[in-house]
Amino acid sequence: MTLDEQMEVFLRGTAEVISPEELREKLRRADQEGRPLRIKLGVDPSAPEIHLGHTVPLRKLRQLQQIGHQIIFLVGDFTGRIGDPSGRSETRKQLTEEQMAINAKTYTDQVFKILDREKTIVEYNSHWLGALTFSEVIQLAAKTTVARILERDDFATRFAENRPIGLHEFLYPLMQGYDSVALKADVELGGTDQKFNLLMGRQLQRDFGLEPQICLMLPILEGLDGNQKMSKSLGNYIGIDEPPAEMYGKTMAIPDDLMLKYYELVTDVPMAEIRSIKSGLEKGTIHPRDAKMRLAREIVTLYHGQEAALEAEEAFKAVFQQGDIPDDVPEFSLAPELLDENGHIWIVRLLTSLELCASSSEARRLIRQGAVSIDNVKQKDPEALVKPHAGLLVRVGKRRFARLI
RNA sequence: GGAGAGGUUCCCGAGCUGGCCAAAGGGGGCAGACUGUAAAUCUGCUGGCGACGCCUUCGGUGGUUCAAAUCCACCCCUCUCCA
Repeated sequence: MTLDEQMEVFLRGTAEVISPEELREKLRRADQEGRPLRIKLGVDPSAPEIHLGHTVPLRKLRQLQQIGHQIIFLVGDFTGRIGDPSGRSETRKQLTEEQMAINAKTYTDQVFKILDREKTIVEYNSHWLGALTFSEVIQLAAKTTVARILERDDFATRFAENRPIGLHEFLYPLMQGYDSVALKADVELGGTDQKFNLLMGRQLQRDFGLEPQICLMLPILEGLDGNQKMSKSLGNYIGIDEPPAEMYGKTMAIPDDLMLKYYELVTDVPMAEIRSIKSGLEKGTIHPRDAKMRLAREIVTLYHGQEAALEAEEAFKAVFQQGDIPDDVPEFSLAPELLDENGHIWIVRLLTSLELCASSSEARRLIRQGAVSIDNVKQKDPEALVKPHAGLLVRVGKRRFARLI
């Protein structure tokens, strides 16, 4: 593979690279020396479920792995306990060691759905960060200044607004930077929100007499709401372990504006094709709905295979375009003690016991709003009694279903 | 250590001359209409309870009072200024 071809793989889809010239130079020398570049991605397994947002850098890693570079997947089991303040407007709660260990395990299991396990080095930063003595920490802290750290956007904002900043949060960039020192990383990947941390890695590497790493920044993927970064805590995510139908449906729910970005960042659709979809959408020759269905299909295919994707699509069409009931309606049985002497159940009780509503107040509310139907008959009376039978279908809103067995 | 400002329901943020406060307004969320389960828009709901009543909630603990988010005491936490 030529240098130019390699550069193309590295740069495609990136938001910013510091610096492309240095990267080229590194690649040239690595090639000469016949060694791969060491490419680091650090993750905070603060939530154990990987979603499409996480896959953006992971997919990049896989591409780099395929062209022969050494991927180092760093589990921030130590830093994660602090919580990266990047992009946050408030202090994150710290996780316990146990939580972190559990998260880390489920996390790596999922990562290898994308990366090649055989070719990936997995590291845990507690190995070196946990071993630092307090005086070493002090020395590390001495390598930067408060003013420098305060330059960081999220800190600057919080500082300006007189909101609290934990001292431990100040240390976060240093820790992440030190990871790069410990791993002798040639390249570090991260979202654009990681810029400060990535640059800190460069600085520390220099301070420790190492060659500074290249910072490869990828765009941030917005979640279902179309606004905020996809994240578990915001609930606007598509998890890669989710069932096909769920994945498909969630993809269809993203705003149209986001489609092309999704195509580019989380599918394998070639750029040329994405461009033609784009122009089709602009000219009106492609219906946005169809473009989005294709996107949903592509995404489901990646994680569940083509067959599952087509099934999900059929199910989606049936349910939402024709108003049918999904095939996989969760089934429940009613405890006999919920029934009265006539064998009836109070509708509110029915909804809560089927877990379609969180509380009876919510159940009453939804009934009043006309969101509830039983056997396709809209229910308007919160006091109604229902005579249950096998196969009884309860529906709340557009997507919540349950069936009695 | 001293002086001052704050801590309110999922979030932000009113209320704080005591009752009319489950607590304004906005955001978010949910639901309905319209659609392409999108966006935009309009409307409604948004602590719990077999409910026109009752229970728990306004940093924590006690107290005053017929009655406290609102007053008092102590404590915890955040911010600002001074040292």
